Amino acid sequence: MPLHLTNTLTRTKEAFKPQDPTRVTMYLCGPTVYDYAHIGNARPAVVFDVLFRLLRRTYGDAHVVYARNITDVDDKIIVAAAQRGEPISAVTDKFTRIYRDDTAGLGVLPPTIEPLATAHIGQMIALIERLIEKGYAYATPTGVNFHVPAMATYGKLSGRALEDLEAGARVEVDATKRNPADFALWKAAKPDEPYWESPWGPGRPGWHIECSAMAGEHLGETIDIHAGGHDLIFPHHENEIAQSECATGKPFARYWVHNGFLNFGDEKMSKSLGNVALIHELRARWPGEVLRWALLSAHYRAPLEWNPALLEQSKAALDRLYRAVQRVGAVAPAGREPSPALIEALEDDLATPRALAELFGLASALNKSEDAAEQAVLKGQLLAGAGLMGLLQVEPDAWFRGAEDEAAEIDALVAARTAARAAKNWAEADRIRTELTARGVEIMDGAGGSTWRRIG
RNA sequence: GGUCACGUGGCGGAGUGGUGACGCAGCGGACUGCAAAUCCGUGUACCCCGGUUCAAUUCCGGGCGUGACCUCCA
Repeated sequence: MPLHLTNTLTRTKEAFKPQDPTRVTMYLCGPTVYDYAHIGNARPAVVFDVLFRLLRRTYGDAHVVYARNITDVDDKIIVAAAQRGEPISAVTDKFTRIYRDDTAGLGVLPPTIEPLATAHIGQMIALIERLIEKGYAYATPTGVNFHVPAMATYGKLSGRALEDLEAGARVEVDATKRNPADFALWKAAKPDEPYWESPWGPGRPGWHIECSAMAGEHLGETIDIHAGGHDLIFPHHENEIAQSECATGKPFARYWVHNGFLNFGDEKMSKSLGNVALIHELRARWPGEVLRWALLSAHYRAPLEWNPALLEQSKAALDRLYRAVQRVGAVAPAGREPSPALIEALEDDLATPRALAELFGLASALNKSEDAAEQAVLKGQLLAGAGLMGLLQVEPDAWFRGAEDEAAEIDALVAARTAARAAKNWAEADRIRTELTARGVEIMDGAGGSTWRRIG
């Protein structure tokens, strides 16, 4: 079965066919770099990284162009810079660096292109000029607005009718708008605000225009896949469609895919409650793969319950897989192809939970197998399948041993215990085991000697 | 008020018009000096009420609950 994706545009699962298999294009709305990213921000980066990997496997690494932008001009950035008393670039540089580090720590491949909004102001201005020429936008004293009623099909992505928008429009009286649903393409600069020169005076771009400009610049007028969080469906993605399609007269994106949110139980995650789960804080406590596993443990469109037990369980799940691989450490994996069942699961709208279940199936079979040839095949499928999902990326020994200097000390204790056991000094052997347990180390006695792993 | 999701066992989470995925936790057994790991076995789960059907957790209708969006929040 070829790759199928649930397309928000049609609300159905569709077979994916790129316009050009030698240049498959994908765009993800990236972060606004004004603060540390939280784990909710990581979900789209991770799930669409799996999609990126899957596309590369199908069409070849060189034939997939994946753009994930950095929004480095925005009202929130301006506020954050003012609060810190730092230049805007200091804030955006810092948090861009942190974002890249955080996502890399979660096993996310760098996108093909990572365009900066501030590097595409010229393209945005050109796009706005085209929209004005064609009668879809108008200049005002405070900038330039897109005139929503000028586009007959506005609302097709989110399923909203213009009348509903007008009726439900939140207060925010804006006399410069001809229609309450109109949105800003360009904002005139107020005193002390950063600005770029434009035909409409100094100002900065509106939120939506950057994605239209950058996607158009790097991926073409019609892109294959556009991804993002489902909160962006309206207004952001709806407005991207409006800007791009009215300017070019062509479809903007052929497949729209949106990820669901993380739930945090009763407590809502909010800065005021101080329970924001920041990626860089979680990474200090957990291996990146544990966080990645947790994010992939639910289907990307479904809500995912994020709680401490989820991380414990994710760690235990990875331990089980690493143990299975470790057991057959001497066996060279045969083949580099994931099992058909895993591919089938991922190609069925990125059914990562089913793919993870397949990894468990392979691990179980591997644990049971006593045939070296069979073990080699299973190990190859397990590593290849996990690799396609960005998992099992380290050596099992490294996974279980942790920091090397402390590991040497533990090795010594394990050796002492082995000696005690050889002498049938069970009291001493158990004492050492208790000590190791207290340090978060678990001992596993086997025919070939004792191995250990961290359980903390 | 409008639009859209979702509600599965102690937990996370698949899936299906009729044999209870998968993992964690629990229980019993094998193995072990004892354990751990591993293996084997083990669970009257599908929000409520109607309807369709020989049969519904799965389809339809209603209700309840949770969440997202309704101008800049993944």
